Amino acid sequence: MARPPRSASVDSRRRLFEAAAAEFAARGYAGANVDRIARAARLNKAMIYYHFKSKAALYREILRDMFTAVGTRVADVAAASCTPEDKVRAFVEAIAAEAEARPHFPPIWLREIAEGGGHLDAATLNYARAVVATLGRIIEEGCRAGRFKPAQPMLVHGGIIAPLMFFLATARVRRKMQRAGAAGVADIPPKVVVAHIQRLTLAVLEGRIA
Amino acid sequence: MARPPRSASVDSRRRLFEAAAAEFAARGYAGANVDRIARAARLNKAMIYYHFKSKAALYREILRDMFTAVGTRVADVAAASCTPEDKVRAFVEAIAAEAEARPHFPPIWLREIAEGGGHLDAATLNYARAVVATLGRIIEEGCRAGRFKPAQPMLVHGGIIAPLMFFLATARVRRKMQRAGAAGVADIPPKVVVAHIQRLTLAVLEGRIA
DNA sequence: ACTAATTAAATATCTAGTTAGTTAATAACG
DNA sequence: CGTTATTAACTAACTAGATATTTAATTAGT
Repeated sequence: MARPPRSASVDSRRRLFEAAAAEFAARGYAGANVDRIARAARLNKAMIYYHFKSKAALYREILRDMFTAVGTRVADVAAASCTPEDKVRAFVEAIAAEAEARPHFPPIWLREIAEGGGHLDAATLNYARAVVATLGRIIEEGCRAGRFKPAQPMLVHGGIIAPLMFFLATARVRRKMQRAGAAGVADIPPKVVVAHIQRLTLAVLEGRIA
Repeated sequence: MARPPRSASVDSRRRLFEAAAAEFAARGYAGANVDRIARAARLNKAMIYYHFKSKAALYREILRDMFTAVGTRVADVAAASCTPEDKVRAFVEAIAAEAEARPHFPPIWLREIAEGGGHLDAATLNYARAVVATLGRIIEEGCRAGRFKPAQPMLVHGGIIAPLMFFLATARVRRKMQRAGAAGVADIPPKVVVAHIQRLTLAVLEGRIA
């Protein structure tokens, strides 16, 4: 009883997960098609219902993966022993790294924000809240150390994550526009965006933008 | 021939447009339901096909309205006779004003970014590009006046519009969270967000964040 | 009288989820 | 070791419900 899963099955599950992530990112939850997901994973549609319970449960699993990844990663950042400035830089870097590791992350994040997080279950929503709370603690630490001025964690967080997701999500389109000859819509690599947002955020926290 | 439309018809059209905007904002293009749009407008579903040609054409019209509104508004800003600093402030204010006048604007904008602008027709896409180009001209003007340091218009624009749309789109959810007792996720009024982004953008352009 | 505005009902297509059955890996047993 | 029983992994075909769009007929303004 309770045999371990065969390696082929683990692989199938992974393929479904990835095909689904790409489909949800490209078309949104409602626009995503389970037949297309199965075809992309080179499996029968029924396998989606075998490995996951439903389209909704599959989607929730993708969301959970995204938000728990960021949540645990930034928790590590806050627990590290370095200056508050370095923690802020690492906070930005951590979110960027997890998002870059998942091409579906930025589009899905943008859609969930548009929808008011209607697909997020309570546990996943808590992970999202925890990210803001973690940033809040880093800010407090900086304030106690006399390096930061007090700031609304949510305001600071929005200033980080929104432009980050925007630039990551539009990277492909902007490259295409660039090739089509659009000058101002230049191809800005993620590294540049991350560095920009790091400097911006520190300027805000150190009270240098008033 | 070519009688003017009856006023009742103009009103029906407007009601359909607004119901559709709300529906598309809440559920995305694929998730939107024409029956629900018609019901919300207190009209028969066939009226959608009478006033607009299809669900897709109706959606395109909503997008066109959004992007042309912002496009013309920021063009006025750039043409005004005031300091580059004031133009930057007015640029941010203009986008915020047009977005606040249309509750559907932020969610639809976020979804279109997620989708890579797949629903935007060529003309509307040009309006979107024109907005970035306009910001580029304001930056240039500031550089010539010795007040701004050179900066990538796209990078600056993303730093404006992304957090703006994020905060406007999440306003309702954040108010709900606030009432539910979430402390750090405070209710931040649009005015505060706009002022924050104005100061942030000027700090970037004046080279005060390096 | 003419036609813009509107409706109810039909159509045609799509799609999430189910079912009933097949294949193949593996564990247990002789 | 080889055979068989068990069940995980997988498929093809079906079902039931939804949904965009059309059609044909009706109402009401000018």
